[in-house]
Amino acid sequence: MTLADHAVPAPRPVRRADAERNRAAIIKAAGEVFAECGGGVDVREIARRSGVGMGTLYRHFPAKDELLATVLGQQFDAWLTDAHQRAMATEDPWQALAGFFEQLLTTQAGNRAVVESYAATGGPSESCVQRCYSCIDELRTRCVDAGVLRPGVTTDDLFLLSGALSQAVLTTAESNPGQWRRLLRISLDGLSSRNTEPLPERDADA
Amino acid sequence: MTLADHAVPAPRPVRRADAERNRAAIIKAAGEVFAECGGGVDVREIARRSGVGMGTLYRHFPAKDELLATVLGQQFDAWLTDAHQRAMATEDPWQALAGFFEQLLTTQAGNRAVVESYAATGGPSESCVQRCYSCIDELRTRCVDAGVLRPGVTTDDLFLLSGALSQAVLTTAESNPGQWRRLLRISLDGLSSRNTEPLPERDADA
Amino acid sequence: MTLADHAVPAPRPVRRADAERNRAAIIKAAGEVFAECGGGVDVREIARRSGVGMGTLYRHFPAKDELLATVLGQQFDAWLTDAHQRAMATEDPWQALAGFFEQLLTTQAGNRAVVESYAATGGPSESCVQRCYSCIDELRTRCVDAGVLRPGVTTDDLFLLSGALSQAVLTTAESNPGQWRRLLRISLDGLSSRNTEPLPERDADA
Amino acid sequence: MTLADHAVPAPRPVRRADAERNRAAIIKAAGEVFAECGGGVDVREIARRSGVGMGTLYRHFPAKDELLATVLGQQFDAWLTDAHQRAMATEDPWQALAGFFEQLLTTQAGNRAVVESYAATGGPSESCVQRCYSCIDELRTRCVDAGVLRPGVTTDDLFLLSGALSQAVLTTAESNPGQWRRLLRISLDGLSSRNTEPLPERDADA
DNA sequence: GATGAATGAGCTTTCATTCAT
DNA sequence: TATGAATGAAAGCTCATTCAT
Repeated sequence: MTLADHAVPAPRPVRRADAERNRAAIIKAAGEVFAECGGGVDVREIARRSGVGMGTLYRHFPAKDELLATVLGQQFDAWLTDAHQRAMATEDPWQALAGFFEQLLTTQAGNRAVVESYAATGGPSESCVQRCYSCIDELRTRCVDAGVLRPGVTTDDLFLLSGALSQAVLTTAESNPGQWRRLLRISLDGLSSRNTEPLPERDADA
Repeated sequence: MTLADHAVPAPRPVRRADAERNRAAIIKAAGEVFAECGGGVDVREIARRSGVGMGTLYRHFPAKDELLATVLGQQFDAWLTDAHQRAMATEDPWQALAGFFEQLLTTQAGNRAVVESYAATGGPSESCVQRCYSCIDELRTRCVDAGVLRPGVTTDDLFLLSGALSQAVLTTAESNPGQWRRLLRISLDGLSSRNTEPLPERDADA
Repeated sequence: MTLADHAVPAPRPVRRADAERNRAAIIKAAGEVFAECGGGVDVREIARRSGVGMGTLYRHFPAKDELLATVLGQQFDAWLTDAHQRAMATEDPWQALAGFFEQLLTTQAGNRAVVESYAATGGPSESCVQRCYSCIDELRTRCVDAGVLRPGVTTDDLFLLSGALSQAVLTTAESNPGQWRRLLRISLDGLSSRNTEPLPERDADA
Repeated sequence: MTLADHAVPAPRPVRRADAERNRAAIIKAAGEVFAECGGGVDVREIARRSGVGMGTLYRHFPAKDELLATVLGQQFDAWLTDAHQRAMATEDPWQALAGFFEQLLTTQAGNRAVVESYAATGGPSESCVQRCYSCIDELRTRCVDAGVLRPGVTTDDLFLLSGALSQAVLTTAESNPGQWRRLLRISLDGLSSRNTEPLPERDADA
């Protein structure tokens, strides 16, 4: 073990400074570009905005999809962490849930690539979806315990709703940027325990 | 009747049997392909599926966009006509509105290209949107007159909701094809006149 | 022979009326279109202007090149016949030659396809070139006999000159439609017997 | 001088050795191909001959027209610079003018694309035409001052003549490569001050 | 490691020619 | 036989990815 320690003195920090800086620049630029233009943008635009060459970009992310996944995941996780903290800091369960949606739609729904990902793969990535599920589930449980959530509402329902409303945000971003709040209010009202009628079965297809 | 048949010996469908068949085949194939893959598909795929050459396709539709617009418009109009008739035939205003959404989401929301168009241009085309607006407005008015719709809900709200829910349909089409009905129920409940709290102002941005 | 006459009663004039009319319409339209747009035009434009279908066009002319050759040849021959008559009717040999060029440039040089053909194949067709050569040769001989043409000037020279000046007509057709007359005058003056210096050998290449 | 060499250690040709080589190869190949086949050739042929891929070609020249313009302009300018120098180095004004035409027709007139450009746009580009005009004008003025040029001959006339003779060169390039010299001689003789008759007005149209 | 030039398959569109009606 | 719809091989151009420097 001692030998091993000597044999591998500092394998990672060697010249990692620029590499890490580049990687960060790429992720930042890609985040902006994907958010503005969606996943279909030319990779060159990202290289240009991040100030690195194509080779560097592809060294860090061997394929465009990988870059997209990484960036989306990172943005999503950062947001989720923040959103989770805020939600936990909010005492009233209903307010916590409402605030979560509010923040989601304010922050993430303007992101073209994220919204696209809802339709394409259900979300930025499997793990993102999982973490988001956990968070929503926590909020849901609190609401259920407090008796303020409509019976039968599942985490799936809430997650799907977030995607749907995100789409609405994007649709009206330019023509009517505040309209989505009205939809959110309507949805939340439909989610409140005032509504007692059972929801359709989950696998009712016909 | 015999006389009538003689009197109208086919005014102009001369020599167009195969052309019309091809045109129909193109529209049909394009409708399917666009619905499955979105507006980004290779035109060759449409030609292949419709069994015609590229030249035939471009004879009928001089540009891809035109084909897309035509197909979307036609599908949308056909659906809208049907949906409008059904809605008008439904006596209960609320049932008419709910049925309209139900049909929209059953028929149109599985269509990638249509749903894409919501995000990109607000709908398949300006005229489609107008006609849809008129139809929704009619339904809304009936509900308002019957006092079953939440006060302040606009046609814009309902139209935007339809786009958002369409997105949800697409998202869950494979994993959970019936789930959107739950969201629809939630939304409709949020739209009912049971909810009396005013909605946020339309141009509340911050 | 009597039998033969009976066996082939009227093989040609059967339904030849429309066919001939069509053929004439095609040649006329093609003549105009080729003249205006050059040999690169879409065959459809010719079909449209002549009022016949593509099939009819291709029945008469199995390939675009054939149509082009026929039309060019016909136009050229018609013009040449006329020009030849005029030239023959002009007593003064030099005036005959000058008038020939004048008419050529006035009538043929506005024809894009004809001028293109000079560069591409030396002229509309081998036979056209031959006939034109004969005509020019006749004019040249008269001038030589009258002692008004510069010694050593060949028919080739005069033919080539006509192509070169045609190009000039086309070049300035819009910007300066009369300028070519100045070039013609200069060339004719250079061709007059006032100039006695020998011309370079025909196959002097270096 | 040694110091100077050290003082300028290549300001910016960094990392551009191969790119520059490719660019040069493209221009060279395009120059040849355009010259042989005219501006209508398939871009792929140029890529093939220059040994680069389509992408490389389009990286250097974002559109075919741009490539054509660049290549034509470059060829034309290179020739014009050389021709201008030679003309300036020739003491006798008439010899200078004649030599200019001689060189033009020897060097440029075999170039299909250049000759096409005369008919299409009056020359390779506006600036090329301008520079050529200036050069011709200079030669013309010298001849006028020396009293060797026919009165009334304009720069326009000489420029147009150069285009017309270029056409002649192209026409006979294969069948009779030296024939154009005879036309040139005839034209020059028609331009000499021996000819005193006034030329037709410039805008005499009918 | 970083750079950005090079690659080439793939995309939309055109048009000479053929063929079913 | 006339028609014009159908064909499909290019053509111009893009862009994710690789590779020489």
